Amino acid sequence: MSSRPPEQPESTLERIMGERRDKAKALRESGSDPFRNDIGPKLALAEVRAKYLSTASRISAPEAPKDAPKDKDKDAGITPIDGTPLRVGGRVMAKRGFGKTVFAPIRDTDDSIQLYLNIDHLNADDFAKVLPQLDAGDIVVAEGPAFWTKRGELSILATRLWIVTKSLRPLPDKWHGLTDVEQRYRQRYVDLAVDPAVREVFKKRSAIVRGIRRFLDTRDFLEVETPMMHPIIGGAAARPFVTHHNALDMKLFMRIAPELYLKRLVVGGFDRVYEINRNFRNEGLSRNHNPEFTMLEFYWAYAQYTDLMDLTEAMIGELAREINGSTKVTWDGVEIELAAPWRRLSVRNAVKELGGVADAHHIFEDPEFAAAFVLRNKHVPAADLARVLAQGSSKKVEHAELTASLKAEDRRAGAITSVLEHYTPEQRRITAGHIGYLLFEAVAEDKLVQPTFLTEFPLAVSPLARKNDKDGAFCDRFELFVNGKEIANGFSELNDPDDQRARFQAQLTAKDAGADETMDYDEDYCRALEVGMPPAAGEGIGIDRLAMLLTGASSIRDVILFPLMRPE
RNA sequence: GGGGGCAUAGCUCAAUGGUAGAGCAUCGGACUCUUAAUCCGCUGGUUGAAGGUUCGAGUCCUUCUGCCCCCA
Repeated sequence: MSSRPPEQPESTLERIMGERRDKAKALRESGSDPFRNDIGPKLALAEVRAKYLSTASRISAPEAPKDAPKDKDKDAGITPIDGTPLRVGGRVMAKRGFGKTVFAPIRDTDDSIQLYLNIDHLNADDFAKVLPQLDAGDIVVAEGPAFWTKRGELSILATRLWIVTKSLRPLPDKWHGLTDVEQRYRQRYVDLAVDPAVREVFKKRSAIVRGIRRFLDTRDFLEVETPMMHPIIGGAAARPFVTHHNALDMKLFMRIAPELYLKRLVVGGFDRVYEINRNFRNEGLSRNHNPEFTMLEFYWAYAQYTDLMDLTEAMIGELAREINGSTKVTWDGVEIELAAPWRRLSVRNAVKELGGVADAHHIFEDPEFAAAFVLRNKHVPAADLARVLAQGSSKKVEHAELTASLKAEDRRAGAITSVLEHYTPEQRRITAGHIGYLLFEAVAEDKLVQPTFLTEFPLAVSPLARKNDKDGAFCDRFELFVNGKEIANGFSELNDPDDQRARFQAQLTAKDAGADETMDYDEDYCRALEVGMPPAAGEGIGIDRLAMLLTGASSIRDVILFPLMRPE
């Protein structure tokens, strides 16, 4: 105001904030701190509602006859339900004035109730000095008995009113709220303050996590916390965030998965462990990806991956019933039925049935045929295929050269054949599986709409899973898909240290061949396996994706309170 | 990385290349059972940023920033 240069006219926002500061000042001058901390509600609004719910019959009480003489000086005669003065508090969501009466609905975490602020009932000082300074957005505490209005609204007949926090910034339009998604994410506090539906989503998310803990605790799983700063990259195929510890002058990676630490605990004798915590992956953002996300991982000694599928069905079904009261949920406009049992479908059969590839089984056996097939149908880019083919060869393959050959239709067949010459028979099948999996991602993944356990994963894409006893080119692993999105990933654990060493070695080879999402060789983890890990199965469930599923959110940002944003 | 879209008052939205407007909120007034209260009146703008074309740009062009969608 006086401090602002006169040539710079104040904006609406500046004026409103100025007015609110003036009101705060007026409160101070009348002896009441606009940011006081010496009084609070004694009852939550939901408790007030619960207390008087049974008296709701007053709603149907007959109104006074229309021609009845109206007392000009007094109100129509409000009768409190009982004489008990209640002290409540919350944010003022609106202020509706009628001269000598003001209605002010307030909201706390779980409920809202309106204050009836009337000259005949409210303390004279509060009416004269506090009420005029009240704005929508202020946090207030009020005291008085409850009553039902003629329209059936539970209200507090306030005898005292305190503004305990003066809001200086106006709330958005009370009808529309915030519609700009960017502002909703950046100013989540506003979004939460004005939109109960947003609060509900995050209450549900909290209930999901609580439900998972209870489900696992009941089954004797032990909750643990393992490092989130790792000296080497492990536990998943992803690019990490890199950081640095000054005192140790040590490079550290924010964890991409807790897996290898949790399995060390299984080695140590914790037969059932779980962790719910954040993972960090240095990848792009999308409606399904946030660089930091929450993951449940649990490990279960003496169990097999099939046990995990049974457990997952039970857990998610139970969560759905608990949180939504139903196993049906609409996600992105698609009705999903979460009641068990869920379909179990091998990767091969998914390619065949959902991808419509009649030769699917041949593809998973014969890399020559598979490579030609995915190139001919443009399912996999030549560069990606070249990388896959280079990994399995015992002879060094020039990646760029191979890519070029694969792109040229006339040279393609010869190039594939000459690379595969340097393969062992075992490696041929492993590579066929790898190519088959890329084909799955291209043609079948997004068709897994109803909950489906995808099973029989190729070894090449499962560096930590146990080989199938009958067919070593595949692993005892599954992924849960709903609406085309991966929700969970689990497998019987590889606990043969020699096999594990070979898998780590394959990761290094892949890295040399140009793959950027690989693990490091974890020697200490191999040492742990040499001590001996009981046979076990382990699983990871993406909590954000699960929250999306159970709340019907179409963007991961709708279930993360503060999603990553570029700076404003 | 490529393509498309959006950005105007605190909020929600308008405005053929020709005077930037409405509703809500705010502010002033009326009103003692309202609930998107109602009624009367007044305010409120660096049109995301920087350039350009034009007599004249919110509008057309270029670049940049942020967000959303699709594709890879």
